[in-house]
Amino acid sequence: MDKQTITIYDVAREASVSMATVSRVVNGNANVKPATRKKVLDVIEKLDYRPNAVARGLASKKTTTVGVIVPDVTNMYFAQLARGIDDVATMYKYNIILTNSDSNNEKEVKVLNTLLSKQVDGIIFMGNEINGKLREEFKRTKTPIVFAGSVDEEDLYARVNIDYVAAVQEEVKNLIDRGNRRVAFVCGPLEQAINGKFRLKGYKQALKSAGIPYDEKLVFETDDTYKTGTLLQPALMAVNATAAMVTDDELAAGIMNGMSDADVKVPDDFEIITSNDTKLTEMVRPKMSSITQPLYDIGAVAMRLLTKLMHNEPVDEKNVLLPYGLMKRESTK
Amino acid sequence: MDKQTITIYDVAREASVSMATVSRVVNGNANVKPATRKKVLDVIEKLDYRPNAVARGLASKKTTTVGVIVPDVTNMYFAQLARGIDDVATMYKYNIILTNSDSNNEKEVKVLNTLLSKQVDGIIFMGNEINGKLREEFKRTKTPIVFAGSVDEEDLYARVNIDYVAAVQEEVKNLIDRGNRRVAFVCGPLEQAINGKFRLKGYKQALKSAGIPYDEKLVFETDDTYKTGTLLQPALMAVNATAAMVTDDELAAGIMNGMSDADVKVPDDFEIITSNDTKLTEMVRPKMSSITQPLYDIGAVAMRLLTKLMHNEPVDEKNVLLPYGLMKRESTK
DNA sequence: CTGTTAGCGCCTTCAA
DNA sequence: TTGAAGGCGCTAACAG
Repeated sequence: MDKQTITIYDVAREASVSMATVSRVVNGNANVKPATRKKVLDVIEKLDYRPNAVARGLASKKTTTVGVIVPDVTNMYFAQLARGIDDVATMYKYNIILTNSDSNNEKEVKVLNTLLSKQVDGIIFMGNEINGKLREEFKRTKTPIVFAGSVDEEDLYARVNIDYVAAVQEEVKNLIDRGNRRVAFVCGPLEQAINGKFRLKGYKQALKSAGIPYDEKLVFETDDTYKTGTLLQPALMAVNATAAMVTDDELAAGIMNGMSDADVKVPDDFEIITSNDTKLTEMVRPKMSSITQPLYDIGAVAMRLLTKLMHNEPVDEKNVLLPYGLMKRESTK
Repeated sequence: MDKQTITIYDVAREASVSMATVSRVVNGNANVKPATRKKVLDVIEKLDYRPNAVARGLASKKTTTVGVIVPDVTNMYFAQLARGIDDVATMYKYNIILTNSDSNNEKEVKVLNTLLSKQVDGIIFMGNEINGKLREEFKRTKTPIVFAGSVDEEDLYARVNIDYVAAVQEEVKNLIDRGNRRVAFVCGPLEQAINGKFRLKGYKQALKSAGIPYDEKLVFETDDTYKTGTLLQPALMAVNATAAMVTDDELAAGIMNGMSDADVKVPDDFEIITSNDTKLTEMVRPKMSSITQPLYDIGAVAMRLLTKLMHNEPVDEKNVLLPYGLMKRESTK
């Protein structure tokens, strides 16, 4: 069980200095004479001493690890965010404990608690339904939290996103301008504020500006999966939709393939716009037009923000909005 | 900085017992009178006490976290493995520290060391080039390691895979049987044993069985990315290949789309078989025929194996081979 | 510039 | 069944 028996005492003894001195050189403290620093460094090298981060964490109350709660890494959207997070974390000498929540509130609460018990220095949360219990837990902890690609209606937490309302509104407007009077809105759970409050709002605003009445039958609430998308074609046709604004790329790919399989031509007979601009948009045929968001950057900026919070540096704006774009590919006319 | 000030002492005092007793109930030790157990539990609840995992880790030399080294979570193949790992880890009350190595040896060594310094109880490694330095580090540590979806030529470490040689051989044989005399082998870095030693071997064996001479010009060593795939069409045509066995799904999708864009019909004019059976195979058009491997399970089984190693349970077979299959979809005739 | 001395919060014998 | 006491390996004052 002794994975690593050489402690700071061993190198102290071997170098004929006190452990405090060893600690100093290990931590890059300036107050060490170059000569003794070298001596210590040599012994460290010779003994292959590796500081025990756990002990260090207990003594310093800092673990240099942050918790990352994500619905599902298997979804490219989150995978790309996670990658941005990890890269910046590494840059700042942090590691991430990655946990999948399936957007399940119980799991989120549970996992949050185990992360806190592990004394993570900060948390990055992805998921958009901050219900009572979870919000309570968030409020109780003093550990810094930032949301990545996740909105916070209450405006309490630091977060980085794009302007979902504006982006959806623009895209839907374009769809309408191109002659589509019946544009479907296909989204993930409406309970999630990002869908129910933000994106839906953009959708409604676009309709309103165009003087088109809002028709609930054109709103399809789904579970954001590819499979579900493939099954949607009949329903979409049934309500005479000629285009769809979709909130997830895998879901959109499913819809598109479902259309193609039913011989509905995209984009000629049906236009599709998706929302996340993951690499998937380029891999399918036709390539999917999408709202573009800097996925990697959202993660990276979120992590950067978290480092500031953890180091008690001032942050000028809690609600970071990164620029979005509209990328026309082949699923729209 | 006092994220959480209630310690085991607080609940001990409040419950009028010793901290040792509190420790016992927290750890489910049987030697506690039911009455005092309840008393303690009540106080824990009341004070909202949460054991400090770091302190616990220092005292017990167990952190209940494992390190996971992966080339890139952004690649669906690894994302799906990672998901399997996390689910089983959670099941056994472990968390995972996820790190991206980009298959870069320096990063791998570095990250391995920080994981060890953080006293992870075990490590799951993905990546297929175990070079000198990395192998050395692996050998030095007593921390259990298992490879997931990664081969080990030296047969030293526990690992879970499929039989790459046989799978590739079968698929290439099918390709040949269907009349393809010039089958390209498009793979990731040949330095990686999984490509250079295993898959290539299967490819060669299939050729040999069919009495077709091995032609080096038909072997395309790439970086496993979609983009690279899209660029390969001219080169593939130049060597008169009529089919390709590809070792990565994103890469294969790129090749396929590159073909389509150049008006080469898949599968009529060019057949493609890929290797990982990620969800991507179903999302592209035509859907890609693939060797099927139980991705999630490879991760899950690897993690399960690791728990055994960590708990010093016996493992009957270090080299676990999960069953593979051949899924004919639309990219082959 | 360097050493001494307390802890950090918990687990784990050893006694009682 | 319970308590006392000694670490786990390191950081962080505080002296000197």
